[in-house]
Amino acid sequence: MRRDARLSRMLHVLIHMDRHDGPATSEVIARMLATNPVVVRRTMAGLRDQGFVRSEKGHGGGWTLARDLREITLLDVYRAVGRPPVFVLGPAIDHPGCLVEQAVNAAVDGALAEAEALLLARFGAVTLADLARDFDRRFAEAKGRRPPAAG
Amino acid sequence: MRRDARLSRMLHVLIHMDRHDGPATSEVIARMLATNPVVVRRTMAGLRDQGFVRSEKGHGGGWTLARDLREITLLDVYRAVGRPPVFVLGPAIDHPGCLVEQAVNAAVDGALAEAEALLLARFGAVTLADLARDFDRRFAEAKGRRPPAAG
DNA sequence: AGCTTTCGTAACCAGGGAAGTTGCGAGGGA
DNA sequence: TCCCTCGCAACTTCCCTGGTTACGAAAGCT
Repeated sequence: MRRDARLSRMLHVLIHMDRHDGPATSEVIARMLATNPVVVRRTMAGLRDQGFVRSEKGHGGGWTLARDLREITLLDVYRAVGRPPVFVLGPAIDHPGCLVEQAVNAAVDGALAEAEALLLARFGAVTLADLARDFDRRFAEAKGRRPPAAG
Repeated sequence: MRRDARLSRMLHVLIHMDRHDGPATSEVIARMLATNPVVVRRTMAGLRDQGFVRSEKGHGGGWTLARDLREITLLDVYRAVGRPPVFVLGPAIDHPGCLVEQAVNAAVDGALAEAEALLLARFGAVTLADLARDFDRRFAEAKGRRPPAAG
């Protein structure tokens, strides 16, 4: 299995929801993500708590977008899914008092912090509307070459 | 369990080796890393294959530095330990044909690639000699305030 | 030669996290 | 009342790093 795909999956779902009228049930979303409804509810709970989506029970219920895609950045979604750890790489904490270890960790941590800052800045600069536009471009291109592709 | 600490651990070891006369056995290195000799041999195998250290068997054997610390960057060590994955975050591969998924993955992958490029550039710009210098500074500082600290 | 040291490596176990699965409860519409 | 749908806890599965055990090979010492 790949690593943490919650951010990507939620981005995927939110864009689909924007292009879909009426609520989407966890069952329908699960099929989009090739998984099952419980994983969907678990992962989307954070988005609901942060006010990006709403959920309704009972007949005709399901998930609906609560905000315009232009108002949601990748960073917002990253935070809403719980700010999961970004890196596999990490410092060693074998002998916290060892000054060599401290010097090494300072260098590694510094580089990781810079990379994380850049990553989150990029995430903050892109809205879901931007992704949706990119999707439209890809769709138009695919249509120009072949019969309609699945969305 | 903590994250992948192989890079940090190897940096730690290499600097200690530079400050240590004669070969260091896996047993001694294992104590530096609060682990055991098998993990040390496993992790250092890549460094040996890349020519950064040498290993000798038998009495008086062990590990020795094969290059000056000024000739080894953090990037070299990162590569020598097998270029382990940098990120926990990753794209979703649920429906590879879905153009929404493709647009999402392009954005996420792009940001990750930029962050990784920055990280590796930083790693490439720092030599182990730089870290050793930072250690010396920390050591001098600690000595100025307190009785000698463990190295 | 025989013993000891030390590395080399395979094989297995442990722990942690994301994802998948099962089961049951709560709430809302038909 | 019945069914649909979310909410959530608990358990399982899978992968990865790290730890452990076991055995073999090479090199020095006596």
